[in-house]
Order: sequence, then C-alpha cells, then structure tokens
Amino acid sequence: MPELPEVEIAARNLRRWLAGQKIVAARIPATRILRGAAAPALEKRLSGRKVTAVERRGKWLRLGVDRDWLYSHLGMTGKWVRRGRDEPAHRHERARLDVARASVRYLDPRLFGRLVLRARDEELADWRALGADPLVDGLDADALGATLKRTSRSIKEVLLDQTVIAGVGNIQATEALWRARLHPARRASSLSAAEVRRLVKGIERSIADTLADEEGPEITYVEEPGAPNPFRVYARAGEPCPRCGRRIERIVQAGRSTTLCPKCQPRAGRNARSRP
DNA sequence: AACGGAACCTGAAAGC
DNA sequence: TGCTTTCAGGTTCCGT
Repeated sequence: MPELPEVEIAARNLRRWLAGQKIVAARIPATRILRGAAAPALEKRLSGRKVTAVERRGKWLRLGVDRDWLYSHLGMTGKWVRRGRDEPAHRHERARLDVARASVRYLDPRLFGRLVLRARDEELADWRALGADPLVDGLDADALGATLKRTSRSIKEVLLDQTVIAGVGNIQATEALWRARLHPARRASSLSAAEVRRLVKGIERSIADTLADEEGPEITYVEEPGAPNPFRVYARAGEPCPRCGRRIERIVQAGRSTTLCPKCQPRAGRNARSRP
C-alpha cells in the first residue's frame, strides 16, 4: 500500500533500526523481487557490512551498505518490519537482515516489490530517472507548469508518472486533485498557472496529512483492514463530498480508478462558463 | 510516441 | 457456511 508517505515512514523506521549497525547475517531467498540476481551472492555481499545511510526518493528506498546501495521498492504489498532474532520467518518473508539485537524483515505477499544491490558509484537507473520528490526536493510550480504544458496526457496520468513527480500514487493523486478542485480527466496542458499552484499545494498538504496520520511508534499503514479510511475522497464513492455534500463519483482512467466530487471538480476549467 | 489493456501475484471483502 | 467474484495504493510489457 505504499506511496510516498508510507515509504517515508519505512525510511524513518529503517534508519532507527539499522543506521550505524553491522549486518551480522543476511537471508534472502530467491524470489522474483530479485529479478534474477543471485540470492547467495547478495547475502554474501551484505553480511558483515555496515549500514551507513538510509535514503528515500519517491517510492524507492536505498540503504548504504559500505560501498554498495541496497535498493528497495515496496511494490504494492511490501513492508519492512522489525522482529526478534529468534522469531521464525513470516510466510511472505522475502529478506531478512540481522543486526546485533534485532532482525529486520521484508515481507511482500504479492511479490511486486524489488530488491537490488548496486555499487555506490553506479546508481540504479530507476532511481536516477525519478522526478522531483515533494519532500526531498520540494515542488516548483513554475517548473511543473512548464512540464505539464508539454504533454497531451490527462493530469491524473501525469501525476502517476514517477519521472515527473516522484512518490505520488493513486491515493495521493486522487486526494491532491480533490484538494485542488481539478477534474482528473483535464488535459495537463490546459491547467492555468493558478491551477498548477493549487495542485502543488494539494499534493503537499495531502502528503503532510497522510504522514501525520501514519506517524507513530509502530508501523501503521493507514487503510489496513479494519482501520477507518482517513482520506477525503479516496475509496469514498457514493458518500457525500466533505466540502460540498455532493455525492462522490468514481471514474476509471487507464485502468486506475479515481474518486472525485463532480461539483468541486468540474470537467471544464474554473473560468469556463457552463450553460445557465 | 502514446495509449489502453493485460499481466504479474495474493488476500480481503463483498456477493450469492 | 462456503464458494465465487471483485478489487487493490505498484510497475511493466505488449499490441494497436
């Protein structure tokens, strides 16, 4: 369930658990998250090494392990958790890094995540291709506006493009568009400068709110089974818009669903006059 | 080049 | 209760 806020929480946790510590043992079974890399070689290259840094960019994490980077993408269901050294493997455990007094495990039932080891001086292409990260770099409305002018895609699609803005996924895109009062099907190039500024604020606020919700001593993924839905419109089709009360709708673009308020997020731009 | 759709997987929830 | 269907926040590949 990870988008930028969840991955940021994961980064903070990993920093607390691992930074400065020596990996005394690594256990990484061969699964598709390794994309064909040899598991035993990976274990060997990590064991006995020290974790010097934990970074996040977009939805990617990377651990500095001596002269290497261990890149981690959580896919749809990936999760780093801390367990006792003697705790048995979880059913969906795909990696474990043991340090002096704890054992950090990577769980991923659907195997959509990735784990890649690279020498520090050869940065992973996917990482390098990432666009501006809202927390690491901050967003520049003018620069974003210029990028949006150059595409024919819808604004929703562009928001999911990690090379434009890194870390925004379906939830954050949905929430940001609602906050900015923009219809997801609008052509990105049709947004005015003022609308782009609203969008930037929408993204920043949505991420900040989600982050605040998820902050806590234990890892809590918002929107896990049983938990209340903390979002304004995401997964709330049929409920009233929290701003105007109109019934929230759901549309599908390129196979991804977006919920929106048809009144707050008109298909035409704000200045366009609709018929009386 | 750009787009929609399917695929990759498992699990939870809803539907019957 | 239990079986079936639908849906899921990630990317990636394939055909048009």
